[in-house]
Order: sequence, then C-alpha cells, then structure tokens
Amino acid sequence: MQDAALQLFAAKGFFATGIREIADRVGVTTAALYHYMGSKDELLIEIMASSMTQLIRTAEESVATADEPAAQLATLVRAHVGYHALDPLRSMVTDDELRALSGQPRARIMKLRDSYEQLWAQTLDHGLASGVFHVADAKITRLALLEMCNGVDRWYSAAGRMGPGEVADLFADLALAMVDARKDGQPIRLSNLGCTSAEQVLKIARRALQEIGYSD
Amino acid sequence: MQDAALQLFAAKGFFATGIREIADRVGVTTAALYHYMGSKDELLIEIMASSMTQLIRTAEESVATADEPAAQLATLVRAHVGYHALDPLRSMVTDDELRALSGQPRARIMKLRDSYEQLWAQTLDHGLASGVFHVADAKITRLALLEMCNGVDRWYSAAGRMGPGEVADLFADLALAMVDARKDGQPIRLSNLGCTSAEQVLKIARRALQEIGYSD
Amino acid sequence: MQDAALQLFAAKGFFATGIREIADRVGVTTAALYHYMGSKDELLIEIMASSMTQLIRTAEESVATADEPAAQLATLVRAHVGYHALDPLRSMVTDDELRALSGQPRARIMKLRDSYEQLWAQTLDHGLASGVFHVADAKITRLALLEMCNGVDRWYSAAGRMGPGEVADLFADLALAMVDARKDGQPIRLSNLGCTSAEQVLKIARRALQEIGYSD
Amino acid sequence: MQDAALQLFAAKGFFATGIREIADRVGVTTAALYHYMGSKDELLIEIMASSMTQLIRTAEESVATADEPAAQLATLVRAHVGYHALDPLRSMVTDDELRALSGQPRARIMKLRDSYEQLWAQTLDHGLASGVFHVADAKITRLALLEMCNGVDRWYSAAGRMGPGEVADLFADLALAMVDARKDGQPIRLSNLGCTSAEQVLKIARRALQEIGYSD
DNA sequence: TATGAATGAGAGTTCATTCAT
DNA sequence: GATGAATGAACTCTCATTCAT
Repeated sequence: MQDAALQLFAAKGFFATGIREIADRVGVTTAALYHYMGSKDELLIEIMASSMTQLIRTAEESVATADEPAAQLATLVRAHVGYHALDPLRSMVTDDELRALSGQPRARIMKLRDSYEQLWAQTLDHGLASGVFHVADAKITRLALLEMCNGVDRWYSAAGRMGPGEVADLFADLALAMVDARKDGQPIRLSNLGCTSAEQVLKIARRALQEIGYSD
Repeated sequence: MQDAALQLFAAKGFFATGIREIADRVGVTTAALYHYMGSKDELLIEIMASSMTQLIRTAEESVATADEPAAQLATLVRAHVGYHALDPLRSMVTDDELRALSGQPRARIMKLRDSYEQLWAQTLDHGLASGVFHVADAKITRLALLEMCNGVDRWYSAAGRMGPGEVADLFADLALAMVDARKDGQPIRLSNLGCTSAEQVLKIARRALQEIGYSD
Repeated sequence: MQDAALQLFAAKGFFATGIREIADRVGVTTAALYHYMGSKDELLIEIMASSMTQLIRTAEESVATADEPAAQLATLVRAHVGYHALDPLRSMVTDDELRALSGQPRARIMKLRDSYEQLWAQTLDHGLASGVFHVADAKITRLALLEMCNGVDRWYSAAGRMGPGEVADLFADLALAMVDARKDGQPIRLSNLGCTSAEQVLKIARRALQEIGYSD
Repeated sequence: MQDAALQLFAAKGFFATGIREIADRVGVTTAALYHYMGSKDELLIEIMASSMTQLIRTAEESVATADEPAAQLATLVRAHVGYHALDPLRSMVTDDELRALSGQPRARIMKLRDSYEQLWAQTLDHGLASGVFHVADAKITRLALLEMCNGVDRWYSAAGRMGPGEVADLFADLALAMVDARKDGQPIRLSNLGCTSAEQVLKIARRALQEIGYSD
C-alpha cells in the first residue's frame, strides 16, 4: 500500500493521485485501504517522516566514520546521493510534496528537514574553521550543494549507465571542488583523501531504507 | 489573471489551486475567467511555454556575448540564475508542474526544455573539446550543474541579503570550479576571466521576462 | 430547498436524510444545492435558528397584548400551540434535531431555547407572585406545560377535525387548570377571562412564520 | 451490549451511532457483536419492543390496583412517569426512534404503542362516563396528557432534586386538574383520593424494567 | 467464540466547465 | 462582456455487514 502510494505520488503528485488509483494498484477496494491507513494525508506524512528520519540516520552514521572535514563532506554527499539514488521515488516525494501538508504535520517534517540541513551547515563550518574549505559565501554554497544533490532523484535511474556508488563518488568530487578543499595548497579529491569507498556508506543507506519498506 | 494564477500555482501547486481562487484573487467570477482563458490547463501551458521560451532566448542572447568556453559557461550560469532569481515563482511553476500536463502540451514543454539543455551540453562539450574544462563525466556534471542552478528559485528571495547579480556571480564561480576550468594550469574564475559584469545579462533577462508579464 | 429539507428532516430525521434526496425533491443536482447553501449542517442550523427566533418574537408580541398573569399564560400557550400547529414540521425539526448539532451552532440554538423558556418562567413567576396561580412546584409545572405544548407538533394535522385556534384554546384552558388559576376563589378559564380570541395570536404567528418561508 | 447501545442511541440517536462505537464501548470487535445480535436494526427493535411491552405490563398491573376512575388515572400517570423517570434513556429511545424503523418492525412497535394508548383512552372514557372527569375534548385531553408525561424522560435526572415518586405524584395531581376530576362538586386530588402511595407503583415499574436489563 | 480483513454502497462535498440571459 | 445558475464527474471517507480462519 505504501509502495503503491509512493509510486503514484512520485509519478503524478499527491493531489493528482486518487485513493481509488492506489486501491486499484494494490488490488483492493478503497474501503479496505482504510483498514491499514488513517487517511490519504497520513499516508504521505508517514512516507515523508520515515524517509527524512532514515536519511538523517544514514547521514549521521556515515559522517561518524570520517574524522576530518574533507572526508566528512565527501561522506555526507555520498550518503545523500546514495540514499536518493537507491530510492529516488521516496526521495522525490519527500522533497516535493511538503506543500501538500499543513499545520502540525507540515511543521513536523520541516523540523526534520531543518535538523538535516544543520548537519550540512556544521560540516561546512567545520571545514571553513579549520581552513580546509575556501568559499565566497557559506550559506549560498550550502544551498548550492544541497540543491545539486537533491536533484539526483529527479534524473537518476537504476536502469542507467551508473550505479549509486559511482554517482555518489562523482558528486563527492564535485562538492570538494565547490568548497575548494585544499591541504598544503593541493586540491583535495577523493583520490587523495584516503577515505573508505562509497560501498560502506551505501550499506548504511540500504539498511536504513529497508526499515521503511525498501527492498532490493 | 496570469499573475494571479502564477502566484497560486507557485504557492500551492497546480492541482491544489482552484479556479475559484484565481477568480477571487482577480476579482471576477469564474465564468468571466473563461472569457480570457481557454482552460485551467492552457493557463499553465502558457505560463510554462512562455517562461521556457524566454529563458532560452535569454540564454542564447547572453551566451552570444561571450567568445570562449569559460566565459560562455559563466554567462550561461549567470543567465539561468539571474532569470530564476528575478522571477522565482514563474521558474518554480515551470520547473515543478510538468507532471500536471500530458499529451501534446507536455511534449511541447519537454521539447523546449530539451532544447534548452542542449545549450548547456554544447557549452560543456565546447569547453571539454578545447581542453579548458576537465570533468570525470560530462553528462553527470551537466545534470549536477543544472539542478544546482534550478534550485535557486526554491530558496531565493528578493527580500534577502543578496541581489540576483551577486548570486549569479557566486554560482558562476561554483560552476567554473565544478568543471575545473583551467588555462595554462591556472584555475579560471570570474576574477581572471575578463568577462563583462552580471548586470548585462540581467538586463537581457529582465527584458525577456517583461514580455511575458513580469514587472519591476 | 429549505422547504424540501424541512419535509425530509421532519419525516426521516436529519441523519437519515441524504442531500441527494433533497436535491431530487428540488429537482436539481447536489452540486446545484451547494450554490444556495453552505452545508447540510448549515441548512439545519438556519431552519432551527429562524424557527426559534420567530417563535420567541411571536410569544413576546402576543404576551404584550395581555396585562394580567392568567391572560398572559393563556396567550403564551395560544402562541406556542398556534405556532406549532401552523407549521408542525418546522417545529418538530427544531425540537428534535438539536443533538444533530455540536459546538457553536448547538450553543447558539440552546441559547435561543433558554431565552424562550425564560418567557414561560417569568409568566409563571408573575402569576405565582400575584397569588393568581397555585402550584406545588413551579419548575416541574413549567416543564410539564412546555412538554405538553411541544407535543402538539407530534400529532397535529391540518387535515384533522380542528383548526390551530381551537386546539390553542383547549390547551390554554388545560394550562389554566394546571396552574390552578383562581380569582376570588373562582377558577379562571378562557370563558371568564375577557381576553381576546385566539385569532389575534394566530395572526402574529402566521406573519412571523411567513418571514421564514411559510406559506398558506 | 444492549446497555451500550441504549446509552449511545439515547445520547446521539440511532443513525448517528455507529456499531463501531457500540463495539468499542462493549470492548469487543464489531464482528463479535454480530455473534450476539442480528443487526443494528434488530438491536433497536428489541430495545423498543421490550420497553413498550414492560411499560404496558407496568401500566396494566398498576391500574388493576385502583378501582375508581380518578385513582385509576392517577395510577396510570404515576406508572408512566415512574417508568420514564426510572429509566429515561430507554424511554427516550423508545419514544424518539420510531422513524428509524420501517415495514414490519415499525408496525409492530406502533401496534404496541396503540394498545398502550388504549389504556389511557379507556381510563379517560371511564371517568367521563361516570361523570367524574369533565373535559372539553376527550381526544385532545388524552394527547395533552400523554405528551406531558412522555416529556419526563427528556428532562428528568436521577441526580436532580426529586426522586421518581415525587415527580410521579406531582404529575398525577396535574393530570387530575387537567381532567377536572370532581366528586360532589369538590376537586379530587391525590390528597383526598385515599389511594396507595407512589412507591407501590414504582415497585412494579422497577421489577418490569429489571426483566429487560435495568439495574439499580 | 472471536477476529482481521475485506466489501459494496453511499455519505457529504468540491471540481472545472458550460450556457442562457 | 459578464453573470448566476447549473451540471456530471470525481473526490475522500464511513457505513453496516460478511466470512475465512
């Protein structure tokens, strides 16, 4: 049910999706749907809240494996991109349907989103404070990074040329370039970062997603 | 009417906006609305098509003022970011509501979008072919650049700390870093690019927007 | 529309009446109904509030034509019974469907009802204070009187043997007996009360009802 | 289960009460409910039929203890009022929800109600024939008496100032006044009626109610 | 006994749109 | 040009009820 809703919400948007369509896809009547869910709204709320919660968990667990700013940023990017590439539909819905909510549920999701963005802010601040990153404007750079990474769910396809890990690595390098990460005057890139592979982060992301219904 | 629709579509989304709301905001009856417009769908189509058309025009006119790859990319970014920052609502609707359309109208907008992205592809290819840009993967880099720049309309506010020109310049530098633009081993940035200021591009964008209802 | 609703609410009750039935009886679609009404609830609220308001007006205007306790009580009973007999459906709905409401609308109707019952309390108190009425318990007597008179709308039929005026007179005499109205030891009845006929009160009630849709 | 239904039907009405609410209050699932009851309709029918049956029994047994018209009327009123005051919820449902039924069940309850009203008609006729009662219109007086007494369940509360017996006595006196009961020119009231106390009738009513689930 | 799952029907309401005036 | 009235279709959601387990 959550799966069917996810696919439809992602394809057509929350408002354009009728519960009859969800029921049809599940193969039951609309009345049966209401045995398992509270309301169409709650269905969306649960998808978004669980997705944000697991994204935060993924990011926190991943970043904890790195101990210096450049590696932390690379890991954060890998976690974000990996999470979005592994389950692009879930991430699209979570990113795009916030305006379908209002009141308390909206506030709840926004709070989760804010706390996630704090992770990015901290990581960037850390790198700037230690002189590793060099940016013209911290806030603008953070927004640019986040939107660039968020965009992944809009175009990534598992059927494509690249796996989540490859894309994650490419994005990590782009991010390092954007913050002009340097050590002893030399640009820091994944290749000279002595940091673990993307696979480790993907494993964390995959496990987090499995707890909320993701499979394969 | 287009203005009212634009604001509501941007704030609540196409499906969540009723034509009664649009009529209320304009101060007429819904029946009167149908004297000026064809249908709710057409209202959206016109907004999106005109926006895309003028974005393409802005980009083409702007890029024509630059004669080498790095300057062309910087100009393209400035045009895109400037256009999105000058009229974020229009850009948001154009970016986000494609799925509200189907059939021929959808194809029409997608074609415009594709032809716009071709401009980016050409610019990147040009820079790569001439050895100025150095990227691991041309397509991924293009997507990252586009999503980063598209994101501007999601957070930019005219009431904020920065004007469209400043943001455009910051993004142009980020883009040059992402493609690792170099000449004689030295990184190319706006500061050493001997290219005109963002204002010239903004003027082009502003004029293009004015033709489709933008003011001030 | 109010008429159709009134008949159905009276016959089947508010909850058992579907708006599709109302629409059918009016001869339009349900959507058309919503041009004229706010909601099914509001339809009921308006019926009840207007009915109570006009009942209060009828009672107040009528009582003002009498100047001593026995005549005032007789007039109050005539007004109440006349009002209920003239439009039994409206009165039934107003009496019986209060529990279909909740919140503010419910409070609003209850307030009107309370202020109406105050008229009865005052009239009784007046008669008791001046030694004309003799009852064992003022409150119980008031409740007995009110329920007796309220009951009229449950059995009265315009097709029956008696007109509203005749019933009103019979009830007025019953009421005088219930409060044991006496003057100089002699029972007071309509016949020795030198008070105007029921027709005058009916005229007031009819005019009040006409303002809220009653005809004939 | 009957108890839970009774309380809910009385508080919200038959149609406004869902069987899920009944099940919740009983503490079982709705499916379990259907092991004990036939349908929601039958639940109501049983409540109403048993209530009417026991009311008739109470009235018949009570009246049989009196041997002359005035005492019989007083006893009938006491029985009716006592029954309604002892179990107001049951009486409210029985009085108010007839329109929720149709077809055969409806006819069944109406027959019981008619036969109950026959008791009143007989008692009144008896008193009129023997010259003890003096009324302007027998039918109207009967209806007035019945509605006055029926009203008790709408306002009576066990938590109030008076017990069922006291209210029953007050109503008996009101009824005697309404029919202008006289003997040798002197008004007949409870005080000069040499008839047993209300307690005896209440005992009968209580026993009758206990057979259909009433307690305390 | 008792339940979780499921259903068909129907509830009230809103939608974009049309059209006679 | 502009409106008030009206519509058919669809909406989310709840209802009393059934039945395999």
